[in-house]
Amino acid sequence: MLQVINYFKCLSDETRLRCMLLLHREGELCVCEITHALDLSQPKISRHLALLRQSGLLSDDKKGQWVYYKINPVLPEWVGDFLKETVIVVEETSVFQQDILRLQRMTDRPDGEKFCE
Amino acid sequence: MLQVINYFKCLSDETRLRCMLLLHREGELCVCEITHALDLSQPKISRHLALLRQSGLLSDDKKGQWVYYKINPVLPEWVGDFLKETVIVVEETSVFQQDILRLQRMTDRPDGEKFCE
DNA sequence: TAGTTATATATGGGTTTCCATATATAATGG
DNA sequence: CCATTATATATGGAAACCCATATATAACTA
Repeated sequence: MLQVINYFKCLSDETRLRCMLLLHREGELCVCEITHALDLSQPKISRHLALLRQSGLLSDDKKGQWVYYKINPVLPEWVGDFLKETVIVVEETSVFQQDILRLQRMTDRPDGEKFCE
Repeated sequence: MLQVINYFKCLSDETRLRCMLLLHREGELCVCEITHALDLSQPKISRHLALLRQSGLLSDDKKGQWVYYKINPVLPEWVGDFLKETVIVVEETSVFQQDILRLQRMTDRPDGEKFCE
């Protein structure tokens, strides 16, 4: 019960929900990409990502000077189901669509692939 | 997006989640039944129920001196899906089971049916 | 040095909770 | 019928607490 409540608490903040939905869609993003997509300050993003990581919803992966975040692959199945449901409800909102747009238009995105060889 | 966040916020408080899950299971309960089932103070329950009503998750129905609450029937479908999912995840926790047990063992439960003639 | 990320601190704002009390309805006694 | 009492629910006020944010700075990497 407490676990469920903790997850709901994470998703009930707009910044964190936007991070989760963007990562659910994009798979993996570094902090500066998320900061740019959401158009918010870096410390703010970093703090929320740390919170999501500490509650187990995200996992991080340091690649050079960049830290990449993704949905924690070891999460129980129902969490993914919840996110899928949420995406369906939210994907048409302008907030979410603009996050995606800003990400696509971002120039000089670091290429995570370079570090995966 | 804001609507979704508001619903998550409602469900991210233990007292409110227990109210919602109990009402999802039992259909309709008055304040004193919920207070007894959750073993919490009446003003506390009353405040949380008011909050859930104000956010549209619950609807209330006054029958004599009792006020009966139920899941708002006009909610969008996905909210019910979320609750069903949540019940599946939570129904085996002792907190939830004890709420049900205390409700079943409650003596002198008012009979809502009396007022529906 | 410049770019990326994390963290410490302070602060404002909101939330939860408790206690006391108000309101409304019901039941009882005269 | 009226007055009294009991019960159910809601609410006002205050204290404690939690949370999000901004600013500044540190740590790390290229």
